[in-house]
Amino acid sequence: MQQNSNFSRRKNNCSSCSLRESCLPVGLEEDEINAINFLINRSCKIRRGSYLYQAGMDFQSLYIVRSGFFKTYVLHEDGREQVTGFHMPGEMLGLEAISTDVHTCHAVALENSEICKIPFTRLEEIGRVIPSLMHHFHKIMSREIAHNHEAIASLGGMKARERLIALLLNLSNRFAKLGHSSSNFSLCMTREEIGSYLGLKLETVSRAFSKLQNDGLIKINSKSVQLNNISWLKQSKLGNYNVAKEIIEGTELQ
Amino acid sequence: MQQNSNFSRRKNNCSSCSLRESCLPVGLEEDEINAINFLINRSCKIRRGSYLYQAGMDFQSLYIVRSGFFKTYVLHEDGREQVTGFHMPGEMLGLEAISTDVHTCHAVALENSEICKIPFTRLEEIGRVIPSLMHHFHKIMSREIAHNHEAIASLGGMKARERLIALLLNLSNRFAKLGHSSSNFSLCMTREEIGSYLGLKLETVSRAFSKLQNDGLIKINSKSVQLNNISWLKQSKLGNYNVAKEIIEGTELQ
DNA sequence: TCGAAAATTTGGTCCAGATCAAAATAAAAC
DNA sequence: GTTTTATTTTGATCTGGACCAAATTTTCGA
Repeated sequence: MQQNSNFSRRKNNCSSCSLRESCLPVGLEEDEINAINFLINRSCKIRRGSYLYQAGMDFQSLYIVRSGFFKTYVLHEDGREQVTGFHMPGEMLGLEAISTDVHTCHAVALENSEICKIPFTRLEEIGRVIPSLMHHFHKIMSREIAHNHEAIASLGGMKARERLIALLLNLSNRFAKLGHSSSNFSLCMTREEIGSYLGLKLETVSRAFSKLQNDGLIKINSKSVQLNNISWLKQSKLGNYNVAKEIIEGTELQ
Repeated sequence: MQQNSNFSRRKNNCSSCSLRESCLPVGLEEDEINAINFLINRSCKIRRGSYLYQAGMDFQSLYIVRSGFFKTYVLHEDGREQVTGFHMPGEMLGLEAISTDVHTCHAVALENSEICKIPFTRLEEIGRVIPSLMHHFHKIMSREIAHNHEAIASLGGMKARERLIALLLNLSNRFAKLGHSSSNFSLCMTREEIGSYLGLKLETVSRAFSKLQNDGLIKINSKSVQLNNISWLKQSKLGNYNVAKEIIEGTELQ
């Protein structure tokens, strides 16, 4: 079988693949580990700016981001791009395509990235013999749904400033989970992409950043952001701006 | 076993349950049919206004709407209600809770409804021996994700009028799939709930309805809607209002 | 069936964010 | 390193939809 040869050749080339490393329950048998290695040991590099998949393409595989950063987007009927998500290492892409066997959005690397490819049919097969793997997959899909609900709530109920703060806090959490700093990170998307995701124009995003910086809540230098105090930000997001301001003025920033 | 007695007692009381009826691949063995009956033969009635589940409750089961109509919503930190979806017969509720084993949103019946309860652990067990059932479940979750992407795109990139048209067309499709009229149906949510879902205030929703009616695209009578011509609506949603208007004025409406 | 409460419509005012414009930076190509 | 191109910032104006208010209609409980 062609897959068997792949398996032996690529046995160890996907060591940071998070499906195995950080998400699976421990206590698996060696056979099971081998099966999972077989499943996920197909990694490849995607250069900044290239597509992992495009809307309309046949669905075969899911992907886990190993390193780098992706955005997904759909096109409005008039051709405008609508960003539907940003995706960091450890996160899964392609889930929306299972229902129709066709991808319904575009996935582009925002920086040079690596992904693990997971043939979906095989995931279902192996999941049948490793229930904890299947259950884990269900959690991943569910998390995606929960996360979408948050995005809908953000778009539907918040003002520009609040949406931007919500995004910053969300990214901060996700970086923290990867073991990176939760207060200093680099945005690898443009203001326009942020705006598209948040339902705002790029000028509004830029102004909101400037305002947050003037208020002493963040520091921005083009792509790099520093969150001065995450709990102030949370306060400020609640519209409880005066509280945040008092705290700020009462303490560090003169 | 208590479930076995349930099973025999309720053998045939879930005949319209769509997981079995309209969604499963045909060609199952009798054993498999029995297993699925066992899985889904737990129906119950939910009165208009009562909760199917609430945020914070432990997750045990998924639910399929058999009849009626539900909304799901989350609460913003300040207590405002943010509607995250409307749910019609055949659709599944509770998917967002798998990831944390806790429900993260509230589900309320908007009219007297019936649901099938599906214990999730059992779904995973039976899915292991009936792969087509499991695959079907994956498609359902995936469809939910794809649908959320649409909602995000609608909120992020459309104006009030377009969002409302998008919702009407979406409901129209879903009613059609249930075998109901795609052009005449009854909204069982309030303007405020529509507004919350679409990121608009109720007054804006009301004005948008009035405007669409004046333009001859729809007819509304409090809760009941009639779509005069679905392709005009689609045109009009594309911002191509003049085309729609020309068509309208050139034909039926004087 | 009637009266109270809830939902909807419609009118007016105001403001957050869109849009238009132009300068200032940063990134990419040569 | 220099030019070119893309991105970001900032300013000025305009507008869609929020917000406030009141009249009207619908729904529902007694």
